[in-house]
Amino acid sequence: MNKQVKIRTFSISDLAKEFDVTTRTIRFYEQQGLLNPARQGQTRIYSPKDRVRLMLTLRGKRLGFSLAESKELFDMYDSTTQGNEKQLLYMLDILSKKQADMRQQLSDIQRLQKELDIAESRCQDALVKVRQRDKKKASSPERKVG
Amino acid sequence: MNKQVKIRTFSISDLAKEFDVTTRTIRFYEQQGLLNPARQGQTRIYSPKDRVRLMLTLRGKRLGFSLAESKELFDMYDSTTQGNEKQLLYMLDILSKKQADMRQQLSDIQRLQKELDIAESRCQDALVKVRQRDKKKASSPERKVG
DNA sequence: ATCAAGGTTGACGTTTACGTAAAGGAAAAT
DNA sequence: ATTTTCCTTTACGTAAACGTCAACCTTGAT
Repeated sequence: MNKQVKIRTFSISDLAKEFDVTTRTIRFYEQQGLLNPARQGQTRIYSPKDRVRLMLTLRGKRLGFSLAESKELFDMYDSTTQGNEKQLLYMLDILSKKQADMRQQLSDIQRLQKELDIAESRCQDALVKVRQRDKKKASSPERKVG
Repeated sequence: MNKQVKIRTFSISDLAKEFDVTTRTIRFYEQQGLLNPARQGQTRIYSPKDRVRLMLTLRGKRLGFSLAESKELFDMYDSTTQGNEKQLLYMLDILSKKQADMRQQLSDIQRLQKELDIAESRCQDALVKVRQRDKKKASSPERKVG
């Protein structure tokens, strides 16, 4: 009994549109070993798994991961099932480093958010003042020579 | 009455060491308009303000800001005090966009942290299994011919 | 006096992550 | 049939962010 689950597939431009990247980008990621779409003749057919990888790659980018780093994580994750002790220890090491990175970024972001808030209210204040000044000007305008 | 507060200064290599960047990097940032050290003859003298800017620039980098973006924020912040309405509105716009970015990154990070945790436990499990297997092997080793 | 340590300005090299253009196949619409 | 519309590969171009010399001051230590 073969479970014949039909799996959705995506064209390259499907994914390009969904994630707002160019097809060039997607092909480049493949060239760098981040994606492995099937082929139908020449054209690439992307599975949900490919789609997830693309998603993760892009999120990684937003968090400052290089493509090489993302690839490394993917590869290691894939090999986790059959990994030997050394591999696993290495992976754990990487993971803890990444977690440290993320903690750092978290605190960076929180600080920056506060600062942006402060900058925003300061800016709002300045705006109000500018407008009050302009109002005054309007109610007592300069006399024109006439 | 001149308040003569003596302000600490830093050499380029002081800062390079403190923030673990090369002097080349620091000079480059100056060239890009992010820093404005005083000069003593030829050599650069960095004030605490310069130091803070460097710090902010580096934090910005960790958060995926380009140098140009950081510079833009610095410049605008500096000009906030005397900014006109247009400038201020523009700045507010930028700020709200940055805040949106940061919210996105925050959620990215939180997800990734969860995933890293999961990957870590999975990895730990795999490690335990590998070690148990190796233990078994050791207690009933293969017979050697001989 | 000279020598090592740190500073300076070019100027060219390098990596990453794509952009862009050329040249063409295959299929769907007109 | 031919014109779009997608897709393909190949290949050169590019912007950002430095790295890496080279060639040269200056200044305190020996």
